Amino acid sequence: MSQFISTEKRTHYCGQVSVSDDGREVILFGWAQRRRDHGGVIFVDLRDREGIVQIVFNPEAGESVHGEAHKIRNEYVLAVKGKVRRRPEGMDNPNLATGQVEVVISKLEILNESKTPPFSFDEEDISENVRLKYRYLDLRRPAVQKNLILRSKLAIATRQYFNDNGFIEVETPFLGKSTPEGARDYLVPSRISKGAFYALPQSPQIFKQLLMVSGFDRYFQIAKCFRDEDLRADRQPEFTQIDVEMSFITEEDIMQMMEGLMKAIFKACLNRDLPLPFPRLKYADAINRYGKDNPDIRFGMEIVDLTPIVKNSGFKLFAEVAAAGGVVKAIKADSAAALSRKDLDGLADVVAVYGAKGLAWAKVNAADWTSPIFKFLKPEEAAAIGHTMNAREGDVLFFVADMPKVVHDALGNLRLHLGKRLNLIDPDALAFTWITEFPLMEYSETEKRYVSTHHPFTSPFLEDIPLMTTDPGKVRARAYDLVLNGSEIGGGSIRIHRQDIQARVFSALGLSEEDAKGKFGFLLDALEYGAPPHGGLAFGLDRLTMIMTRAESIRDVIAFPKTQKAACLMSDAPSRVSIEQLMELSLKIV
RNA sequence: GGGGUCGUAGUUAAGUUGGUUAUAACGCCGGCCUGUCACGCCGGAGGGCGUGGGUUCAAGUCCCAUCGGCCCCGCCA
Repeated sequence: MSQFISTEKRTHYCGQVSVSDDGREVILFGWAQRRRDHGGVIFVDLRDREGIVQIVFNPEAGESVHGEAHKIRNEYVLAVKGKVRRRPEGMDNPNLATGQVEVVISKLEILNESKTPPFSFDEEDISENVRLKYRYLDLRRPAVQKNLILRSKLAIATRQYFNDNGFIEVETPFLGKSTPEGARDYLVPSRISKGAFYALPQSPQIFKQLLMVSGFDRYFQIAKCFRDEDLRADRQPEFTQIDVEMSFITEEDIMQMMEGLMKAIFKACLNRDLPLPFPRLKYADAINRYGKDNPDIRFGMEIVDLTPIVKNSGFKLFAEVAAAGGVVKAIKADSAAALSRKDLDGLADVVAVYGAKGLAWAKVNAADWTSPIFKFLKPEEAAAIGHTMNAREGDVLFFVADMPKVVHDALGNLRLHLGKRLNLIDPDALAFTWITEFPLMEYSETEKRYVSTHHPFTSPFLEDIPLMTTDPGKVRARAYDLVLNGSEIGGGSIRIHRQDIQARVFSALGLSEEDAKGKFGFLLDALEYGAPPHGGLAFGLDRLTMIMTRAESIRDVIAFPKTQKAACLMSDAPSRVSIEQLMELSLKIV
């Protein structure tokens, strides 16, 4: 065991040494970030999780200390004892939080050596495969540590808030039952029951409802969830939810409680004061105005419906789309004359990925438009469009004509693209919005049936229940999402607490009574034993952390993330297992 | 399942229309240096271009396949 560690205890973190410690003897532990050896005096930047301080080795300290200091290399682990002093006149380093002081070392022990690291710790642009392979070194970098420290604060503030409000934290199982609806399950084979599988939870949804039936009344959990779907910059196969459920409440109670949570979290983590309540937007309005159910309302550029104006247009394409049940909509970029004709034509590629077959644009001049479609429009049409869109000289209009979903996807995403490109987004803004009145279910072309928009336990609006058999797509759900800066950070609903209504929803989803009993029988049973009215919500803790840390990738807020192929480059998971392991589980690779 | 993009010393990158021994910076190693903080100066080592085929007199440069990183569509109740 190290002599040093057994006799000396740390007095300060490196980053905490300050002018007020002038003259004090301190004990520090940390990593050598950089050594500047002048032959005589040697400087080392000593780093720990709280920061960096310069330590100084003078030859006068004696050969044993000074000689040892010569051996120091990058990322050696050091224990030092020394005296803090104000730096000599003119030697302050304004780039360092501790730059007014330094520690003159009298005792040094190299606790461990280090191979030369594969990348330097003050470098920004390291390729991600190298970072992820040496994640434990990547996590030594202050920029990455900062994210995980904020994530920890967020989790602690969450527990604090729910504890203060009478919530009970309950853990639910990881080894559960595979469910038919929703995402693809991660399966875990059972050794004891040959041929049977557990599924890792996509969320603790059913369990938290059962806890309401049990009478816990207010539940929360910071829960790992698993979904075997393809990854994105903001999606990992395992992620964390702040999961909440309450009994004897309405939507209003939940939204108010969650607004309080957001306020508490942002205060604790970023010292930002959120104005409450958050604005609300009905789903249909969000789609019509922003083309998305997770609108970024930090800027305007709302979508305008031009279908009534152009349904008899001289431009045949517009008229034909309108006649075929499609819509023609547009957005307006203010004073976007900076966009060249090449830029404008290039934007067609942006909307093409959403299925739009074209993108018409128009630069508005004093008297006319510069536009490939201007010559096809009747003069009064162009005037009506300009009037409806409040277009002024220098503005640029973008039109998409297609079926509604394509138009909304195309313009919604073009709007975001332009918002970024034209610098319309205030990076400091925190624009929260509740989205309400989602459709209960949507028709799935691939499955040829209605599927739940949220999940099959979401309560419909009572007055819409008659529509369930006649026009299922029109039934509104008592569901709500919370959107922040264009990112869905949470969602939930009032649940069905009556068995008869739950059965009707399963039926509308094409689940036979038998199927429903087989998959969710325990929930249906529970609803028959005095289930209280209840509802809840779950936040994506990772996405929330991303926004708060301004991380561009969800990987930057997860300690050990997976790559896009769902692999861990550090541990090499997933990997093959031995034939013995497979045999024990009665499994065979086909 | 599909589209795009990238892969060259430890790291980050350059590498013309294919053409001698593949560049640079940082890092690394050795030496010198008592106030630096991206310390400085002198010297040195290190890769055959993700992998496998092919075209060619000649391939880091062209073609095919394959592996991997990233972004997106589909998918994600």
